[in-house]
Formats: sequence, C-alpha cells, structure tokens
Amino acid sequence: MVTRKDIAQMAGVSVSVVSRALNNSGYVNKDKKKEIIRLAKEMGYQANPIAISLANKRTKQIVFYCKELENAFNIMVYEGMLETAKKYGYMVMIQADLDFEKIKTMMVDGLILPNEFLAQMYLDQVGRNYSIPTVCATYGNPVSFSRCIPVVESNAWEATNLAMNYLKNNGHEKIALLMPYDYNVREVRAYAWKSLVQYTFGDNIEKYYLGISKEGLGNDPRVMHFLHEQSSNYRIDDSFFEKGELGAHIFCERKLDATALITFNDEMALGFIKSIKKLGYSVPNDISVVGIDGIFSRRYTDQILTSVSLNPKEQGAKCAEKMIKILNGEKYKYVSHVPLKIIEGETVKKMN
Amino acid sequence: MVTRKDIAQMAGVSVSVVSRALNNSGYVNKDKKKEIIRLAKEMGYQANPIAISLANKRTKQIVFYCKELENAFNIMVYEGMLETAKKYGYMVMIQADLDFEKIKTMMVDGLILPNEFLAQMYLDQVGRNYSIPTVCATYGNPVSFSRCIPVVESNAWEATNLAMNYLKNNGHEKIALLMPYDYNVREVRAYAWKSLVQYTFGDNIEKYYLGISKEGLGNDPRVMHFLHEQSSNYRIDDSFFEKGELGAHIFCERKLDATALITFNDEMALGFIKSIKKLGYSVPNDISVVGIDGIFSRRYTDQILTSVSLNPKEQGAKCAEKMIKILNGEKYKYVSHVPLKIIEGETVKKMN
DNA sequence: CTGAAAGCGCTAACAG
DNA sequence: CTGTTAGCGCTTTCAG
Repeated sequence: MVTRKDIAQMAGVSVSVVSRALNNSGYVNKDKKKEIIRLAKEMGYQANPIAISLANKRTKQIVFYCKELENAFNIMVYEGMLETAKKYGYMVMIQADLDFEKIKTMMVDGLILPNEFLAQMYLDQVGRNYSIPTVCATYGNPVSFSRCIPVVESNAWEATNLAMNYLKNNGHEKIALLMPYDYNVREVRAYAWKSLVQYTFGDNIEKYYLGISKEGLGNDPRVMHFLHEQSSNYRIDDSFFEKGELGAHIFCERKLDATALITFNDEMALGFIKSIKKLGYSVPNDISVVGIDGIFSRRYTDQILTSVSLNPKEQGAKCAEKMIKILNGEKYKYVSHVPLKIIEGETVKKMN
Repeated sequence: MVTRKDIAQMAGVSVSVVSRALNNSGYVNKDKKKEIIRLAKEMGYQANPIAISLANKRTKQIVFYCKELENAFNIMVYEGMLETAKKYGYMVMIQADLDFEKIKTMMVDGLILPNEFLAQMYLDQVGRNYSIPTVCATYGNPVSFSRCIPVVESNAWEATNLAMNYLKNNGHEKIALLMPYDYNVREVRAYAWKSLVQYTFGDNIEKYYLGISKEGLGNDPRVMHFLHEQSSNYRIDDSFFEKGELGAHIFCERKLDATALITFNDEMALGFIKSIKKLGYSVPNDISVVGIDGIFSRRYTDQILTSVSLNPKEQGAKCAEKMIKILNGEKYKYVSHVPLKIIEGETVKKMN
C-alpha cells in the first residue's frame, strides 16, 4: 500500500505538503501540487480512510440499525436516507444484526433507529454508559424516551384516522381492525380506531378487533406457530402475511358484519385478502380493505391494495437530514413530521 | 471519551498493561487485571474501534455491495452472510449506493458482490489500481473475470433444467420462457431453455421466448417506460413485476399454445400470473408457471408459486465463509456450488 | 509557501 | 510480569 510518505519521498517534499495538495487545503506551490497529484495517480495511491477517521475523529458514516429487511417498508426508509446522506458526503449502511453491544464497535458517526420500540430497547440496554448521536423514526406510539432522541415521525394515529375517514366517505360504517397485537396492547392505531368506532360498536367493540397474537387468541392452536418469534435475535419476520391469513379465518368465524377492514400494515392486508377470497368473500364487494404503509407489494394482489402511505422514503430522508445537522452542530428540530396520504387502489367499495 | 491512557493513570500502571488486561493477552498481574477491568467498567470505557483497526490493519467488517434491496432474494443472501460472519466475529453491512469510487473509502476488510455482472463492472471500473479481497455470488453466466474473483455459484442453468424436467415429468411439452432480456442476450437460463426446446419448437422457437426489453419488443410503447432504468445510479428496481405483467399480454397476443412457462425470477412470475388471470386464463389449468428464486413473495399469489430455489441464504453463507477464509489466509476453493431444489407450489398442473 | 513535530487511540516488540 | 518505545497513516499547528 502506497502512503503519503511514499509520495512525499518521490516528490521530494514533506508529507504535510502532500496532504495539503491532496486535500486541497492550505498553501502549496502550484507546480508542486500538480506534480503531487500526478504522482499520486501514477502510484495508485488510495487514502486510508481509517487513518483519516482517527485523525479527524469522524467517519462520515451513519448506520441504520434495522432488521426485518424483508419488509419493503424498511428498505424504502433506507433508500430515502441513502439519497439524502449522499448529498452531504455521508454513507449510510444497514446493520441487521441486532446485537446492541456490537453497536459500540461500529465505526460510524451516528445511529438511526427504525422505530420507537427499538429505541426504547436500545436506551434500556446500552443507553446508560454509551452515547452516539442518534435519530429515530417513529410512528406516534407512546414511549418514554421522547426527550432523549430526536425523532422523525410518520404518525400512524393520523394514518388510521385517514383510513377511517376515507372509508366513511365511501359509505362504510362498520369498520374492523386487524392487528398483530392483543386488544389491550398500547398501540396508536388501536387507540385511533377505538375512539372512532366506540359509538358504533358499543360493547361489541372487542369483537371487531382482530388481534392476532398469543394473548389475543388464547389457546387457539393456529396461532401457536407464531411463538417462534422471540426465539432468535435475527429472524426474517415473515409472519405478518400469515397473521393476515389467520385474521381472515377469524373474521369469518366471528361472522362479522363489518363492510371494511383496516390492517396494521400492508403485509397483513395481503395475507388477509388472499385468505378471505379463498373463504368465499369478494374484495371489495363483500369486504373492503385498507392497509397502512404504502409499500410496492400493494400491487401483488389481484386488486391493488388501497393504503395509507406513511411515506417511508421521505421519513428516511428526514432522518438522514436531521442526523447530519446534529453532526454538523447545526440547529435542528427535535421532532419533525412526515406528511401522509391515501394511495387509492382497488380494494375499497364505494357504497354511496 | 475515556481512553486506555486515562485508565492507566487511574490504575497507576502503563497503557500496555491496560491493553493486555483488556485484551486478555500477555501476562498481567491477576489483581491488577481485575482492578483495571473494574475501572474500565466504572469509567464507562469504550474501546475506539478506529484506533484498533488502524493498529491492526483490519476492521473485521465486510461489505455486501448490493442495490435492488427491494428484491427479497438479495435480502435472503444477506441474511445468510450475516449469520455466518457473526460466528467468526465479523460484521457484514449492506452498501446500496453503487458508486464504485466510494468503495475505496470504505473501512472494510472485504467486499462481496451480488452477481457476476456487477463484478464485471467493478473490475472494469476500479479493478485496475485498487484491490481488496473480493468474493462474488454468481449464477452460472459466462463472464470473463473467472480467474480474478472467487465465486459461490448458484447455477441458474441447472435451475432452468430442473424446472424443465419438473414440467416434463408433469406432462408438459410446450414450455415458454419469460425473460427481461432480448432473445440474443447471453444469459444462462436462455441457453438452457433453448437447448431443451429447440427440437420441440424448431423455427418457431423465438415466438416462445418472451423477452421483455426494449431490444426484444422494438417500438412497443408498453415497454418504453422501462427505459428509465439506466437513468439513476441507485434505483428501486420495481420493474420485474411490471415486466411480468407485460409478458402476460404478449403471451396472449402471440396466441401461444404453451401449457407452461418458466420465468426469469419469482417477481416476474407474480406479475405474469396477476395479468394472465385478468386476461381470462386460469393458473395452473390453462397455463402452468414455474419461477426461479424461491423467495417468500411466492406466497402472495392465490396459488402459491412453484419455484426452483437458488438457495439464497446458503449462497450468502458460503460467500461469507469463503471471504473469511481468504482474510485468515486459509485455503479456499475458487468456485463453490450451492445445491438447488424445486419448491413445489400450486402453479403447475399435473397433465398425466 | 514548507517541514518538523505532536497527536488521534491503540498494538506489539523488547528490554528490564 | 511491566514499562518504554516505536509505530499504524493521516491532520494540523507553528515556527521558519
């Protein structure tokens, strides 16, 4: 490996001069500069990024600490970061091995977390005696770290409201909710839905909440194979789709008279739609479905899924932007918001 | 930031002793060692990975240089790497910004490339005057770098043969091929298919090759919007699905009497199936479909897709393993192979 | 405009 | 067993 020292020797100058020439900083004789640059090229010189980082105390690298990469949503978030960070000369890498200890050994300037739950875990596990500039993508869920980590929020509460409004405007009254959690879990989509359907469903409300989880379904054997979930530190979470499928069965069994359904995310919607059709329902004639996410798998179904987009790409972009502001010591807002929008598909029936 | 020097001062020893204690190397007085470790914890010491890397001349990091992350196949490859590398104390990160120059500024020990085409581009663009241990996942395509980069091959030629055999065993004779390339492009699936159907189709062979590309379809306006493809350095390649959809239309227009179709990958199969059903065909009654990949989106369609799995996870694992052998200076095979297998789904009709 | 020198935080002989 | 010393490759004063 050729170093600046080698070039200096060849050029008959000192390393400082070589550094200044190559970095375009400080005074260097024009001719010498040219010669140095020429030599560097000729000798195939490549700056050692590690040495630079050690001296500068910054790496120009940011890590996105995210598992569940099979979920296109996260990829879209990453894509947004990547583009924005690039503009500022930063690189963003994905690190999917969720070993929090390992994060301390990473050569990066900052850390971006994909949701508030992970942020909470992170703070609990390593937050005490370790700190690196951190930004978190959030979804409006109630968490306690609110004041510790700057966030970029794509509000799932609002998203649920949007979905509800859209369905109501299309004449739907009885709207069920499909979730991967128990009825009692504090989740913002559930809050939004509950407050809006309370009057409609009254005491029956819980029936219209399809909570696909061990707690929610008790000993239902069909849910038991989702138990593997907690088992491995890193796993392909392929269960949203399956949970959606199971949701369809439960929907039938409960003989729900809902004309529409909102799902936790698009993946669950896809699973639900596949199974509900097999069970003899037609989408959207018998049941309308609205997902939340806005990922491109929406297109996979026979009818393109109607979804509330959480705008993952913009969220990612804003995360990167905020991170870079922090690293540059610039002013930044503690909380920023990402606008949402309905992406109309073909899974909602117009009742009016 | 507290350093080993600080700890040394506190403990009244030299940095070497601290280093030896913390690294568990060389002789250190037992009591002093304990005290040092205690102090380190108490003072919240965190080793600086950059300094360690500079001194050791290795980072214990590997980069997987891969765009098209929205394609679950690549994610599965990554997942395999991740797990294997972890066992050996290595981290694998994804870098999706395909700026080859940037690769030189990365603080990693090795580079894994996702396919032979990218490897070719890499060698052409930066291979001359830069070199870092590199491993490439390949698919049996004819490329010229064979001697420069160790590869882990999941052979798509074999996969195509497997698919053909499977279809033949199920009584299919006329088997079409759906590809994202022109008929004349050198691609290994096409080779395999051509040699097996030549006798069946004779001069008509080209009709049964559905090549969804600008060159293949000439001025067909429906293919024109795929032209954006070359435009950006990083892009979400969402076009396989759409190309599959277009493939269905062309299939109808050509009034093909094929009873089965093999597709370049699973994504294309999903697109094809969605559209061919809209055009009034039933899958698998009117047309059987076999994909190549074995990704989990297979499940999204009403009938689970039958596919030849290229075993992405194992391929990724082997890539990581080979890389680590190289880095450790151990012996390794230049070419390794990944076993393939048919994953039966519901998209192939038994004709016999 | 240039070069010597100190330093980034850690490793690894090697003499004691 | 311990401490000194000389790096790793680059940056950045600061005196000349």
